[in-house]
Amino acid sequence: MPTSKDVALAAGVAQSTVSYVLSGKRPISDETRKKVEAAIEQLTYHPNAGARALASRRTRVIGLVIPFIPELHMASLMEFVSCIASTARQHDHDILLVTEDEGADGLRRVVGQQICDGLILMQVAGEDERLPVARALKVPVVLIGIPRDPSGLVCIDADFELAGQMAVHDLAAAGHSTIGVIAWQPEVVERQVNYVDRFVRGTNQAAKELGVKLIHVVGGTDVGTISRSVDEVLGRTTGQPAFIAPEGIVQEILLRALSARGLTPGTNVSVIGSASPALAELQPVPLSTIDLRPREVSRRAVQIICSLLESGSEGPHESLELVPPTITHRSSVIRPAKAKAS
Amino acid sequence: MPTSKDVALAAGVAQSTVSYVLSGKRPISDETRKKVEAAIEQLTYHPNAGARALASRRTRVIGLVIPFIPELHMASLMEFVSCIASTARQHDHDILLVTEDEGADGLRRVVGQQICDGLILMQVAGEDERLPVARALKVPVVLIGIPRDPSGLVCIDADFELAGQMAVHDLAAAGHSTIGVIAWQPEVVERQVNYVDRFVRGTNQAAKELGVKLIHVVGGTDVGTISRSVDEVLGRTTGQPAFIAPEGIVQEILLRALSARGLTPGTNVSVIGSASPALAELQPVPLSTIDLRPREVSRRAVQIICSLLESGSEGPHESLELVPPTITHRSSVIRPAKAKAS
DNA sequence: ACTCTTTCTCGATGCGTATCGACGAAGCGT
DNA sequence: ACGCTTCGTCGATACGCATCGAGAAAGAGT
Repeated sequence: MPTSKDVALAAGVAQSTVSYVLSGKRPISDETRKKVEAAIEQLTYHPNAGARALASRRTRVIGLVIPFIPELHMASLMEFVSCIASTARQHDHDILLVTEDEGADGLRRVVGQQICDGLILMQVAGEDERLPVARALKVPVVLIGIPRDPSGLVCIDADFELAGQMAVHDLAAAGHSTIGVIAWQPEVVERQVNYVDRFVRGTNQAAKELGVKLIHVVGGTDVGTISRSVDEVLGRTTGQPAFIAPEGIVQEILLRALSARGLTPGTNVSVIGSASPALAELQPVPLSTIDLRPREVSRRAVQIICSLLESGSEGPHESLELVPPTITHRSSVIRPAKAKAS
Repeated sequence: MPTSKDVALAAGVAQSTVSYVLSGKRPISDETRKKVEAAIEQLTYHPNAGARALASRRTRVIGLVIPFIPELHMASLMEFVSCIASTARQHDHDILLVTEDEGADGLRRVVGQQICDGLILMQVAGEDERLPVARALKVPVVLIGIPRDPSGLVCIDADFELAGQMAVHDLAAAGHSTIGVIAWQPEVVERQVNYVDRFVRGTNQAAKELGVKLIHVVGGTDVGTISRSVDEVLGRTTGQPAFIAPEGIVQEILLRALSARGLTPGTNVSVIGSASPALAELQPVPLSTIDLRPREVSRRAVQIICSLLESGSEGPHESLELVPPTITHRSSVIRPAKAKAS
């Protein structure tokens, strides 16, 4: 492996000059720069990350802390991971995977060993054992998800409350006066991820404003539970039934349950789901969905941590950012008779 | 952050002694060791990864190269990632995420910068642009998946050929003389991941041995395609129909299509799928499945690369390891009338 | 011709660790 | 008592880079 000394030798300059060409922290004449760049090219020189970290006290690596909970929807998790990794690269950083096998000690380890300059915590629960550690660490930490007590922490998440409002508004505008809201699967609810509450709060608030009746029923990944939930909503609905299913898997099973009851989205039942656009299009009836924009959340998480790293801020920061969701109308919501005059 | 010098000072020894206590590469008296360990504990000392890498030319980091292809089943990918990360930690290594945004240059970069000691390549296709790079790199590389030309490479994968054989054997033993084999979704087939071929080869071989007729039909993620495939198989089957669906999503849709035709697995149709055990149990009729053991494949991949790293082998190695799948009988295969004498 | 900038480059140093050679202290046999 | 090995520790050095202070060169102003 060539070193910056080799490059310097080949270019006929001092090692420090090579370093300055690379960092741009001192003016370099065009002539010298070109010689150095040519040598770098020719030797396929890559600066040694370890030496760089040692000298600059910066690793340009961000630790990504993921609890692998089998129940949670892995596919969407992967979307976060993928987008975080890409964005990090755009900021010239790499991503180190930190699994939860080690628990909170894992965080202390990677920071203590100075493998990472900062951390992104995914799947943050309401009460999370990682939080005290996150607060105590001397490096920037960004949470994806909002814990019960976000004080002293930098958080970002989708705006679930707004999402709930938007869904109710949309169905109310379509003429529904009763709306079934199917909750997340119990495993999620138990984990105290408070986005469930935030979503529910949003729906309730909108319902109150609009004078709409909400029926909150339990979710799950098994057909039986969802069937019971559906029947409960149907039994208490007068007029056209409407459903909101904010979670991917639950929504999937809901659609099957409706189909089994002869209900077709967009025709005699309205459904707002939360699948990815691709999946929403694939449904027999293209599904109107709320997009919580996981990619945008991921992108912002990386941007925030990178700006914290740039500013070299020592003290603990505190901020809370919510990414507004978007709603996409496809064909699964019953179009109200266009004319008011019937 | 305390350094080994601080520890040495606190313990009243030389810095090098601290280093030897940690590495165990030279004998240390019990008395000294205890003093040093106490100092380490008290200062919560963690050796600096950069300095360590610089001095030892070992980062103890493994690069994990994942192509994020939206079509592929992200959930199962995550299972690999999770298991690889855990196993790596058991070997005292960390995992760096390398996305394919950078293409093959990404591999050169992380190796050139010496961020990683070695690489694991996931989702290796038949012809993969990463292969020439992998062969040229001076660090150990382990592929998960078998490319068309595995020469000069270290590969590991599930034994798809054996899986195909086992599935056919199993259905033949249950009395089926005609079996429908539903392929992977076209996106996978197009990617030339040759496990599709290997699986098919396995089924064909077993069918030939056993005198069973196979009907190979296309797979997909949309109901229409699968419906047509199912109908083709049904039309050409005499006696009880049987299906093999080696891919998770395809299998899911197959089950729906069968149910829509009044066919119930284990009663008037046999199905062997490939879902995770948890998901297989969740089905209305618990699904008999072939488990390709992704966790075992992951585990072995890490073990292999770690042993290559230990041995410090320079030259390019070559090996090919296949993890035998297991078959789990649940209730989705029709039990043949027990007695031979009818 | 002189000093005073400005622009560019060089040499030296330090980051925190692993590792090598060396050295004193024991323990052994003769 | 002598050399000889083994054990346990220390000091010095190198790893590859970033960074600081200094200095050479070139131009600007008097």
